[in-house]
Amino acid sequence: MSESFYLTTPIYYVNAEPHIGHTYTSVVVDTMVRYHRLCGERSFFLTGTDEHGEKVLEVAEARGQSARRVAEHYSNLFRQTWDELGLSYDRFIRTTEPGHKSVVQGILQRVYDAGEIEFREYEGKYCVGCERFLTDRDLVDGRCRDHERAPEKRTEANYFFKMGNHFDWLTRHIEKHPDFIRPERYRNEVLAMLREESGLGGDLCISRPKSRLDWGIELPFDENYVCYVWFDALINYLTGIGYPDGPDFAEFWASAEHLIAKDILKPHAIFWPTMLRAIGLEPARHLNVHGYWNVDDRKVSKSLGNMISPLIMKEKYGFEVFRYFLLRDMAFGLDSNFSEELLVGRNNADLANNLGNLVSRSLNMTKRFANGRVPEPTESEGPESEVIAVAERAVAEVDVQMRAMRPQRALEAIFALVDASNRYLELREPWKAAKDAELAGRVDTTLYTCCEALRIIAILLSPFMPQSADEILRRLGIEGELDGAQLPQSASWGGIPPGSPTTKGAPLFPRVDLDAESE
RNA sequence: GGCGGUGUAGCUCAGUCGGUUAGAGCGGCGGCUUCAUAAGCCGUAGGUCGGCAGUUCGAGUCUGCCCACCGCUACCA
Repeated sequence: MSESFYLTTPIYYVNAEPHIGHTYTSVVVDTMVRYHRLCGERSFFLTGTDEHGEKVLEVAEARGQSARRVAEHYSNLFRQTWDELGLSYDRFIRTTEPGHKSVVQGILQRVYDAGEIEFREYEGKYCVGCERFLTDRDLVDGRCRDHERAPEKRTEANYFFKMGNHFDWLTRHIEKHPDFIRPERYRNEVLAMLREESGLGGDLCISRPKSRLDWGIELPFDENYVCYVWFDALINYLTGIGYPDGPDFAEFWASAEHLIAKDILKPHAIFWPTMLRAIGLEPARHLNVHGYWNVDDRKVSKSLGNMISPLIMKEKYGFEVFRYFLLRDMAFGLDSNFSEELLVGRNNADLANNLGNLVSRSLNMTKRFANGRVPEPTESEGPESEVIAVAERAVAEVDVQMRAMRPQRALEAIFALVDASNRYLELREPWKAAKDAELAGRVDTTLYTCCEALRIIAILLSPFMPQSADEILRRLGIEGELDGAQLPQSASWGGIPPGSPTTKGAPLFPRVDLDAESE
């Protein structure tokens, strides 16, 4: 296994507030990075905001503010939200940072010098109302759908990146590395896109004349133009780790992974690898693509007002419950549905009844039958071996699933240990055995086994629900357990010290009654 | 239109290279239990694996056609 791990979120566009989709992306990255840190890998979590382009200008004009101010406002909103949710990013990058500007200009110059950027005129249908060229999709009966007027023919000169030069290489790369784009469904889609793009010539327009748009990074070889969109935005992944000659750049880039939602597949799967190729860098190790969240079975949209603010979810249910739901209910890559009913169902079934209650019953009996201290195990028989086997399987399975970018499967593996522990208690019935003095040793073993299972559960769960994991460990009397912990060794059986003072505490995850709540 | 995807128990989904009685979780139902957050455990659910045809000794699992839904077709996670 590699000793470092670099994972990025997309940089979020600064024309809207963070919603469930942004939150999911960021939470998956946070969880993955926490896991890799727990494995002792040197890890880097990059996120940030994409602040240039037309749409920011539109918002700015509508508000009578400067583009810079609008960008600043939303950028702060994203950063403050992630801070309040406790996401452990290492760097929050903004495309308006001077450092990013010089990296982008350096790369543009290099690609230009290499002859991969071409200047030429093209003719298109320009809508004066929109102040931009229209695509066929924008037209209804030959008229602009927004302004209901026929576009005029206009020519404009722009710079084009000849990414088509690298399509053959990219196709081979994708074929040679079957998991470069994962899950597989998106790989197929990209291969199809490549065939289609090839037919179109494979040029990417990367400039806008300042006369039309001046909110962007100036082209180093032509002061009349700014760099347009993706060329500016994608490069953040390099700037973020110190390209070109920062001390950590080479190490982290060699282990780079991107995580995106499916809507920006094309820029990441086609534009970005070809851009990297043009400057002599390898593509990222993996491009991980997830699906969309629907809310109450409908698409998320501003007009429906169903954006789902993570801060409101935090206030209502606690962020870790929301986070658990997101990670547990979406099969990575597929679309999924969110509703408060589903969230509450997960909370009650998995968190309250299974995990929370296991903590309660285990620690309550440790208090009653073992004076509130983790007892010394005396014997180990079949039932204990079974729990140990499930624990060992969980550690191994979590690793496999996390490295395959399947957080929901990893959680299933952890909860298999929760279930096994609950079953184990039924089998051993310590509440009965405690009444028989001859079975005292067995009660000790039973409670030890439960406490140790909980320790392992908490360690494995810590990337997913860091605060809840800390709380379980605190109640087990081993508060600093995660300091310096490293998987898989730290989760091997037998790590909890007998004699550790336990605390029962209030229900870790209270059940939620939706009916009662709405009254 | 083109390209891609999806359609398996009430719900959400697993089903590896085609092979014995098609699986899991949730919900529902029945029972056991009382340490615990009225939690837990055990047992159940008889689903034409979207439809039709084909390949095969044998198909949810491969091929063709059809139906339904969804996504992409240059800038919303």
